Amino acid sequence: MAEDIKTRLIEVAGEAFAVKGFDAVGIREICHKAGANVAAVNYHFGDKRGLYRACLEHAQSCRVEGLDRPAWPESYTPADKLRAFIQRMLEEKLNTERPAWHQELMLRELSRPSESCREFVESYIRPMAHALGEIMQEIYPHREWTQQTWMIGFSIVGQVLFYQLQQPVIRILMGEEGFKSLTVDGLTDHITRFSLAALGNGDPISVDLQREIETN
Amino acid sequence: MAEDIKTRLIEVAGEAFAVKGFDAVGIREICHKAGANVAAVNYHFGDKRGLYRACLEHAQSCRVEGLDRPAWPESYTPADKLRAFIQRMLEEKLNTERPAWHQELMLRELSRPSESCREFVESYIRPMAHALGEIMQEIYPHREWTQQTWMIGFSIVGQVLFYQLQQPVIRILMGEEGFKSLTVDGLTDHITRFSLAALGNGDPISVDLQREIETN
DNA sequence: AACCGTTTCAAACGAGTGCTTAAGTCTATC
DNA sequence: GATAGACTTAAGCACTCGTTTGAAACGGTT
Repeated sequence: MAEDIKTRLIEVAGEAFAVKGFDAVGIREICHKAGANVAAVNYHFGDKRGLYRACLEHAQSCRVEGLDRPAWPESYTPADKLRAFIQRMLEEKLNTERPAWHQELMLRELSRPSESCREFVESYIRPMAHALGEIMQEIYPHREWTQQTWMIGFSIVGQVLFYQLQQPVIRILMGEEGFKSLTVDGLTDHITRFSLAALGNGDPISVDLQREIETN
Repeated sequence: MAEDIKTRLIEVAGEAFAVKGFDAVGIREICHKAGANVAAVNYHFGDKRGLYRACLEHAQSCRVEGLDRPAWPESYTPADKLRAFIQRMLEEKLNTERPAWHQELMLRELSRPSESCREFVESYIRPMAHALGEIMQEIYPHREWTQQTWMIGFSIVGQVLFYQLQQPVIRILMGEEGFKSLTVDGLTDHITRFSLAALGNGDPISVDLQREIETN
């Protein structure tokens, strides 16, 4: 555990907020776990909401770099770029090394729009959307950014986010061992192939490809 | 408003729970809006959790029929069935006639697994998955239900759910008027085409198809 | 009318909430 | 060693929480 109380509070509170929600957690519970006094929250963060904001900022500052301004090797084809984009996104969403509450907390904030939601979308989501748009432009040249451009992007991102948002459901549907057999590489492979085929770039999903996925 | 207090409480509480979450709503606030006494909750539902459970059951009982055991016209091709499946799902998720809190409440329950989550998945989600699996079997015959079967299904459902789960984000990204230009028919068209193309059934998404979507 | 179970009511209970306060401890500077 | 500022502490503030209580009101049956 960190040495200074301030970061310890953020770590403990962040996880609690992510799991139980803002209102379901008391500062006494947080401070007890963090080994701090109840007044520490108000001293360091002003009030409970201030602590919550600090947790959110901390979670955002720890996100994976380079999703918005990716630096591709020159040898990459458009398809390679799309694969890399999907892989990075999956890694960010499903990465088990980083504390899970980072993603969960940001998720809560995005699903329940608040004052900081718009700012977060503009600084974090839109650059990603722009990067994906440029990849799509290469795969599938078109003059202007239309409604269809959005929908294609949403179709790709929606596939990725499903595995983050619906994890509990997947776990129950597939069973625990079935869920564990899903790897980032396997999912990247599937989603990339599925999307490229939909865009007419690459072969459609077929039974013949099944071997490669199952060997993961 | 309904005449008897019990249903009035469910309606008021259900909306409040969906918007603000279980812990953020007080029974005094609920009862005031419902024109009931604070003791009514404990009398009719035992305790606050009992009221929450009643809201959830009510929301589930009002869901769209036939998503699990669809009755298709005999003339339907497999592609038609897939389109109908996607359309029904989009309608259920984005239907603005039915109170919005029904979907929102079920969503909260699924993203934050509790004791009733498993039961809900088995009775509600798995039949849907089975129905989709049978459609996929027709489009794309394969011997057994494999990991790939799941992933293809998730790719389709993930596209649909995106528009429910990420509505606030979409609204900000596309702007208000851009968001309003998304119709159930347009989305159905896009997702069906995208998915069929990915499965090698139907033409890939192309610029030429753009006209049809924009005219919605 | 008397009695019944059912339902509604105002009032209050104890526990817990976020937050403040004033006194205390520590560390570094002069 | 005194002083100042940063930080921690225990106690307590006013308040809201979910829940309980006992009485009153209701509608139907005997």
